[in-house]
Amino acid sequence: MTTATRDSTGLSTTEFAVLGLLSFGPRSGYELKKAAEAGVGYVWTAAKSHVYGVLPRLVEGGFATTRRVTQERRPDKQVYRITRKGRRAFQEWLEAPIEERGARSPFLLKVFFGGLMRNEVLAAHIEQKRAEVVRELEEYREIEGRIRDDPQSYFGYVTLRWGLTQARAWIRWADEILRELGERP
Amino acid sequence: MTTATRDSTGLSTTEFAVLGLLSFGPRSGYELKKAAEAGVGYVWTAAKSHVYGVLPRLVEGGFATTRRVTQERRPDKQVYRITRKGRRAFQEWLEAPIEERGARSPFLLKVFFGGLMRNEVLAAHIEQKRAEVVRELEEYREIEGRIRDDPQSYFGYVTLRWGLTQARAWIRWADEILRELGERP
DNA sequence: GGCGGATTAGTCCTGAGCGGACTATATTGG
DNA sequence: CCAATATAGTCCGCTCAGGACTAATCCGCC
Repeated sequence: MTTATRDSTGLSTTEFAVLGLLSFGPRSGYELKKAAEAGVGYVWTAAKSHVYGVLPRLVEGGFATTRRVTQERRPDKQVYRITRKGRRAFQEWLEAPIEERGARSPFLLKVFFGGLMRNEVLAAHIEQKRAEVVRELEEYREIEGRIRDDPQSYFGYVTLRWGLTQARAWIRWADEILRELGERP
Repeated sequence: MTTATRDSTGLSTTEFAVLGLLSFGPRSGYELKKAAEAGVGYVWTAAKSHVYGVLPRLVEGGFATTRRVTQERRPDKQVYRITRKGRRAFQEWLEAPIEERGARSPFLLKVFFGGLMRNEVLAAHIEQKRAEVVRELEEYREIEGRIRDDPQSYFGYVTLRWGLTQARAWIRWADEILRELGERP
């Protein structure tokens, strides 16, 4: 079993995410960041500094090429294009078995230590979380309306439906626990 | 808005997780790691090297004290005890508003790029994931049987029920998508 | 009785990844 | 007209992950 973050090709998950976006066409670091925010960012996030750090490494490894594009009304930009080697590596990664990483939720961490805080504080945290999830759910439903019948977005829609299912599960859980906390002394 | 990882007291979430465990009694690095695996680790993980790195910093900041315990039949150990300042900081953190971090699921990342792989490969990934979640679900149900009527474990049980709800939602999602992929050309 | 593997306890190193500060110019909104 | 936002990117310091390594003792099994 290799690392959770590094593959046999020696690339990290973030590098593959970037390659995946580049497979739709050449992009600059800035454009990649924007594109991520609008789509894949819902399931894989990376800091701006991180994607800028990753790009030169992809070029070094022969997974992408780059050229400077001079612009007149905007700052110049460095545009990256995926290579055949890059596509091959991405393809292999897609088919490789998946290793998920451990859960890390500050929210659930606080719930776990719920016995060390007043009941009302915990309830407030859960209500807050519930409200956030409700907002998320609305956002997802809005996106759903826009992409549900667009065959181009089918796989985005599949991940979106994961979000919808999870959000509804969150709300059910929150309601159940809030009711229970309300009945407690 | 301060950092997502660092609080106003200057501590990271992992440091608070450690403080939380220390609030149940003095522990060595090794014991903390073990304790985490059996409980809080389901919602917050940290590498061994990380908890060993965090402990001296807690002492430096006055959140914990430490003393060497010499043992005869085992290697000596360094035991850490939470201080009043540590408890206060932990308490404050518990009550502070929560910032969740961005989602990072290699699995969903692959699903997002599902259009770039053969249908059967994607289906295999989802089946694999489903099987893992079913195993998790069984594990959770087993734990549930052990702690459901123990009032000491109430808040652990609350987080466990989150796991149960999410696992069931995962399975529903997987079944729905697998059916759909099966009907596709 | 002895061997191998797990357990106890910890150190150290490399690299991934995060968030924020900073620079600079150009466009847009009030 | 001025402030805010958008475009495009660099850099720093920190958190965090994983694996390699040491070293002794305990346990199971043949």
